[in-house]
Amino acid sequence: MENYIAELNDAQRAPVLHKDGALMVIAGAGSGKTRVLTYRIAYLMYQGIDPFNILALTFTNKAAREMKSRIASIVGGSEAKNLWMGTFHSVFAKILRIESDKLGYPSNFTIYDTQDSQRLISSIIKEMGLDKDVYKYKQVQNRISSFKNSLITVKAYFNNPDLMEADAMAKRPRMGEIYNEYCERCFKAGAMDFDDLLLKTNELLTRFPEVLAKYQDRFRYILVDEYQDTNHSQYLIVKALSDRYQNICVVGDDAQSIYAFRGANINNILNFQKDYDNVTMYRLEQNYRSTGNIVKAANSVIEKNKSRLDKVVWTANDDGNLIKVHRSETDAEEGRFVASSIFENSMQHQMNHGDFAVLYRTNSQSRAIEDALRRKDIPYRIYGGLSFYQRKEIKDVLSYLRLIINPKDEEALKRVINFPARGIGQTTVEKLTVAANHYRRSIFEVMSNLDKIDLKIHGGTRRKLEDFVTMIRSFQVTNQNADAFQLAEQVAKQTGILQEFKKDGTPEGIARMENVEELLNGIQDFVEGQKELADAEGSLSEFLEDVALATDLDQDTGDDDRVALMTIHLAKGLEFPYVYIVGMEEDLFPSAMSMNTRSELEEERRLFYVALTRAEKQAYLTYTQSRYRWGKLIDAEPSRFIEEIEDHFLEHLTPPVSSGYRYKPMMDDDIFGPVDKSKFRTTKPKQGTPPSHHSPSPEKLKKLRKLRPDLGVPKSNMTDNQALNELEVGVKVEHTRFGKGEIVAIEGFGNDKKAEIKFDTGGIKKLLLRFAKLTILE
DNA sequence: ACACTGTCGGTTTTT
DNA sequence: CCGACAGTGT
Repeated sequence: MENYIAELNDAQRAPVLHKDGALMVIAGAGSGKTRVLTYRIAYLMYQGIDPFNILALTFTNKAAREMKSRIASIVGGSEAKNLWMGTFHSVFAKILRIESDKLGYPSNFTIYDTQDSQRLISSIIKEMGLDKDVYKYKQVQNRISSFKNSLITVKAYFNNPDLMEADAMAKRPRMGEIYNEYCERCFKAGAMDFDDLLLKTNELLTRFPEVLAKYQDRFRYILVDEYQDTNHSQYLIVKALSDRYQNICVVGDDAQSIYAFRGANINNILNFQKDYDNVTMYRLEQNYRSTGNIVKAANSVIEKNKSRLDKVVWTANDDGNLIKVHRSETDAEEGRFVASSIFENSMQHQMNHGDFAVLYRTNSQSRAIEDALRRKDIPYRIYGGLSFYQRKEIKDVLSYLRLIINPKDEEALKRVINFPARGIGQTTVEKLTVAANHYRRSIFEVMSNLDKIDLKIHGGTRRKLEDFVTMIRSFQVTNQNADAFQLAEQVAKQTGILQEFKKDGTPEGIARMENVEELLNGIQDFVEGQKELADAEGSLSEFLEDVALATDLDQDTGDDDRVALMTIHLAKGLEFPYVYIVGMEEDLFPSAMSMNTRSELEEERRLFYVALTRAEKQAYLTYTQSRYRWGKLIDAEPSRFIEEIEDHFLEHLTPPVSSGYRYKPMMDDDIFGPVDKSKFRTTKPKQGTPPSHHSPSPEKLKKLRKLRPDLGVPKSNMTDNQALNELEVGVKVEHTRFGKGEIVAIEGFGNDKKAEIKFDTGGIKKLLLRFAKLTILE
């Protein structure tokens, strides 16, 4: 342990050695924050603190996993196993399952994702007979979510005239009723949405002092990463749990607070010193990640923000290259520039593809970059966007599984009741819903008791409903005796989902079928992993929970060598030698939606700061003069953020165009409540982009595009079969969970290739190589 | 009940 | 350009 401590600099060492009491670590970008957190936990354990008594909350599951394995390598795996470490959502979902009965929820409650919430809200709006153009389901969902994040319950809402007035002003006087109905329906369905996981935890801890005491006593040391991104709900949980021992350590950087839009409250970090007695504050200001130019340029940007904690990030690293700025005509050209630049840099500097990242403000920008990379045969991976688990066909299968576990799950039921088509239509579902609401029962219960209730449903339809119930029941029986994989396979086959996709025969349908098969493989891999663990029961529920809370980033094994494409939000906490920040244009970055208030604009600026500080060696900023948006070519002007960097940190690869933006009217601060943004939007100034003679008109460009149905077809996909091929009988490998072993048999090909591995621990496992996390030991 | 067609509106960012 | 939804025809 002493050796590890010796690796740290003085500023890092102090918070690691600090034992009891409240401490706050303000950590500049790239200053070794994760290291401090890891070593601190390891050191606590080294001093004899039981890992059972330590709770560490991280921002992503991936961060938790990595930190845990790092700690395991310091203090030993068996010790580290008892640590509670994970995201707020996953940790408290687990606790809620244990304590669910106190709140009247089943322990196998479903977790509704955003789409489920939106669908439910959508149908509530419809049932209430409201105008869907006034009550837009996305906006309503957003608003309800922000209530929950601020711990405004339905009751609190109706006790708060300001909120009600704000909604009345926005022509949505019945918001409260929708909110109420939504909560009741979720409860009735045995479902919690993402925000409930935090809200209900708060309810649990306030309403049941003995439960609070239990967890206070259990979590004697609490550590919170990325504290600047906690919302009010999370803040209160941490406050309550740490109240007894006050051994709380928060780590964060106010300059990297980028989640205000989902309720993160920067005041949590700014006011930390007032919230606890005797707070010790530490600052990490030395950046080890980036070149001097990058650090200084980033500083020159963030200085423009008014509200910040005082901190100066510096580096001892060389100045390195200037930040390169590139202008192009269109988004397609921007993509081509990025692709060739990556190609050149990888050749010239012997870099791997994994050393590059392309960062953008919105997911939709990935398309153009993707096209260009594919044409140059540069392997890449897109993070975020719609993840695998959000695809229609996958959600359909998952919905069956959800329904089997929790038949009250209304959204799952509505999804699958007529998929594949079995003659149960809209009208029937509506009748069932009405009856269910009337008898305060779930739809599934109503369906199970058709003989007792007189619904005007045709005999034929009635038979179909009964068949459906029987089928789900039979799956439930299977679930008693079979593992999750066997059940899922049966579901996919017996419901006719696989058949459905197979028979349509289009490339689309085949892709979908393959996706379902991939899901099955994934479940099998999960089951394999679960069998190793002691508490293997309920593995299907656990799989569903994992899926509900998994993010794209979490899937990343990090072992394949590809260019990373992601939003800046997703890139937080990551670092890459080469970083391309694309779409540096007004209205895109900063986003047109975020220029109405000073605090919104400052958040955009922090976002830019985050983007820049991801780069270790070289940062590129690119912008275009016109870009396709909603299928139309629109003019663009360079982002103000480029101008905000002091010019001597920049190298213009193309003659710069003055940004020429005009400051738009801006409100002084946010008001909690809906804002009619249209009032503040002004027409975009045209100056700054003089009509150029040689650039073709938008129409002409569109034609040009059509005339070249794209230089060749997309090349073969780049799964690295090479590594797969190296796996044969006799090869020694290491598995992330099972440890070292030797391959004793191989079967199958390609995606289905499986290996039987005899592990040193004595067990023999059959693993799907496509999913198994193996490294080859020579 | 369901397939097909046209219209409308929308994008920040995510657990 | 995409997806959601309403309207129409079978």
